[in-house]
Amino acid sequence: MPKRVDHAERRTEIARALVRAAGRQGLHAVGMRDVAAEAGVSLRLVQYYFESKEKLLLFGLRHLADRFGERVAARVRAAGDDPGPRAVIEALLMAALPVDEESRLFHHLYTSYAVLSVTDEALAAQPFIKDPDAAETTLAGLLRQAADTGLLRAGTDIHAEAVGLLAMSAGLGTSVLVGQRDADSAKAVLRYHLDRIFRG
Amino acid sequence: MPKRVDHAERRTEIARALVRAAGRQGLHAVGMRDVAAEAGVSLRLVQYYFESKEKLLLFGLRHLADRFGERVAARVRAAGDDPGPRAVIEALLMAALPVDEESRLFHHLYTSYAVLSVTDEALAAQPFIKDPDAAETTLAGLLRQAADTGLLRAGTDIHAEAVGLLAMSAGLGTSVLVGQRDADSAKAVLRYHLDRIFRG
DNA sequence: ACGAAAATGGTACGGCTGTATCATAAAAAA
DNA sequence: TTTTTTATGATACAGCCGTACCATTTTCGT
Repeated sequence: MPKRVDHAERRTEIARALVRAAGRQGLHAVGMRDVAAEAGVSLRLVQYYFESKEKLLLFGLRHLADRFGERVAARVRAAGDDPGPRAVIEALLMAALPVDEESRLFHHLYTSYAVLSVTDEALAAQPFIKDPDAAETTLAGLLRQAADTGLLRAGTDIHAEAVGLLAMSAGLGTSVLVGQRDADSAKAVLRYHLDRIFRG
Repeated sequence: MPKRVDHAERRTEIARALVRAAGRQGLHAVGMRDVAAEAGVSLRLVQYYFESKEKLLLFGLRHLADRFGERVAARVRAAGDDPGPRAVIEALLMAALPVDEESRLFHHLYTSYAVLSVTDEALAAQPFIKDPDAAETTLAGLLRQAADTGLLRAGTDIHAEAVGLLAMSAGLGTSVLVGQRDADSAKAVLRYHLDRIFRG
């Protein structure tokens, strides 16, 4: 039949253009025409691959979440061959901080989506925003593993620590993003709290 | 000369309409006409009191920050006649959580402004977003006071704890806002971490 | 009273938005 | 080669946006 173009790949390409444009102008200010121009295609093509803007936004969010997942996994892998729980946890939490351009972009857009989800029920229904965070389960699992190996201080509430650390990491990330704090200071705070949990 | 209307009060009134409309539709979706309708005045009047939309947004942010400051102060006052540092700190941190409609609104819009400030330098220059948080100084002061009275565990890094607690409170607030977590669970996590810092 | 300044209303303009329509180029299947 | 489906392009439309302009009412200083 037609020119045989890989739809999935093309959609991803357009989603990447959306992310780039949104990083420059802010998600609220990016229109279909901006995405088309950024991707170097015609407006009609963007409409063809995503019937509506809402579909494009939803796909963009999924794309972003996927890329973030890969990023975290890569960081964890890079933490060493057989890293202890502490190193894995540190890699996990640090990966969420906006230290370089890519993570800044991610944090910026993910927060944009979160804000939109407050008033947009289609976005709010997306699992990345709605579900009890998968990161929480992962982190709690790592902490339990550390506790079972006797690495943690006695009396540590694993669930409360997991939730608290994730919230802290997210909050620190936001303050770094808006320029209230620099990345190194945020890292130092996170490390202090890990030192506090793991017995010296 | 003219009808002698209190400008400051009228501007505040319009800013409150902005906040209400933004809470309903999202800050990104609210226009001058929405603000005018919400305030029950003509579009021209909104333009008259704020020459441009940007000025309106800036004033709205200041208004929001002021209201939040008052809210926190009220909560702290309500904490008791001569409350200990622990009670004051708890009131401080809890006040930031989106537990009722007013605090949800505040958290929602403040986050919206934070996102906008990433790509809007006029917003980024606003002290509420740019400055080293005043809350951090306050909280650190309270913690120091507690430490001097021997209420804290030994080896507590006051600065790291202050920064961490604030970031955690903000992060928890966001996850409550987007429906990832309920307010009670967020409160419980915060209390756990206060218990951890204050010696039992 | 009168004029001037302040406050308010009505409305129009240019530009941008997302979407729909019409047309056509490309390529695989027959 | 013809047909048929997919992919792409150009353009138009209705609606909303922030802003500007023109007019008018209101009220205070003189």
